[in-house]
Amino acid sequence: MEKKTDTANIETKIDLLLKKSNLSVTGGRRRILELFLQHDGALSHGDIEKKAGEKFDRVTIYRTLQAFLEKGLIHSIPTSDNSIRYALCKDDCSDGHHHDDHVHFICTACGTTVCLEEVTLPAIKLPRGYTTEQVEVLVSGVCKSCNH
Amino acid sequence: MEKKTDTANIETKIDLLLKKSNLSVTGGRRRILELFLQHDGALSHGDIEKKAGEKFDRVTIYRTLQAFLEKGLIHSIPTSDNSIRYALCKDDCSDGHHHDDHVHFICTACGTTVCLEEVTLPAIKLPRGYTTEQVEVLVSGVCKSCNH
DNA sequence: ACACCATTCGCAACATCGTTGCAAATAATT
DNA sequence: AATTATTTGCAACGATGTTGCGAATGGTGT
Ligand SMILES: [Mn+2]
Ligand SMILES: [Mn+2]
Ligand SMILES: [Zn+2]
Ligand SMILES: [Zn+2]
Repeated sequence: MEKKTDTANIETKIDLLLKKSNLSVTGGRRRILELFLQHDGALSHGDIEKKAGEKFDRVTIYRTLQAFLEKGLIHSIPTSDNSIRYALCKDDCSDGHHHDDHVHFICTACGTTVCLEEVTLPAIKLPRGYTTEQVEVLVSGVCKSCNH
Repeated sequence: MEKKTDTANIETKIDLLLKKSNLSVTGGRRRILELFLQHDGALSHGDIEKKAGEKFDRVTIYRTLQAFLEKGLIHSIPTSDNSIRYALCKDDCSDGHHHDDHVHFICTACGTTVCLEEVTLPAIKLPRGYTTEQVEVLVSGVCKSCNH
């Protein structure tokens, strides 16, 4: 009676995401993508290294993050402390072309970094002669849960 | 005939700045502060290491930047590429308490980072529950000189 | 000008982070 | 199942940043 669910290859959301991005599905990629899906905050390379119970080589994590970035699965968030964080992209991010028009927030209490998708970027009017390509807004403060 | 200018100890702007910040004036600090004064773009640790003709130890540069930061002589600018840049503060920045309410710009062509003092920070309205402490705005694009 | 003390400097040693080349392992394709 | 393309782990390396400590130097008072 388990034949159907068995053979029908329960393609999890994760596998689908990977295939949709033209990435061959491997153990490491599955696990790292899983971490991003079950954690709504952003993750650094170090975070992943710790949270991934099963040990993957550091290099594999670097390369996986690189691959995810290039395929538009994740985007990077610059921080003041010289440690890049990564967060899942919304569905409409494809191959390097991102639509991350939102603000990033870093909690000074718990340290978590989140994407505030509902806060859109302000228009920045630059002096004559400058051309805008991209705007990054980084707000630090105390997050919802740390404020009780 | 050089007695006067000689003994009168030509206290350069640099020495005054250092003393005003309660920093003893040394060769390294003079040179690094000089670099900041004659370069209007922001400088990274690496930039300073290269530009300072006379060779200072890496550690000295780290410690000098740290001291300048603490005394409010410079402020740091986070970048996407994991390399912190530093820029001179305006005069009203004292001991850790900064008034850097301006936007930072990184040129994708020449790589220079500048403070756009004339562009003030936008107000960012966060969702309920979040408290704002600091806002960083980082704009990338093409700078004035690279646009002809 | 000199001596004293506090601060800073240079060096060595170390830790962390990130990159590259290559051979073995694994995934996709036929 | 065999072939091919991709990914992985390992080792080695470079870059970056930190710390401890003795030597050098700056500030200060005589
Ligand atoms: Mn985001
Ligand atoms: Mn600035
Ligand atoms: Zn928090
Ligand atoms: Zn430029």
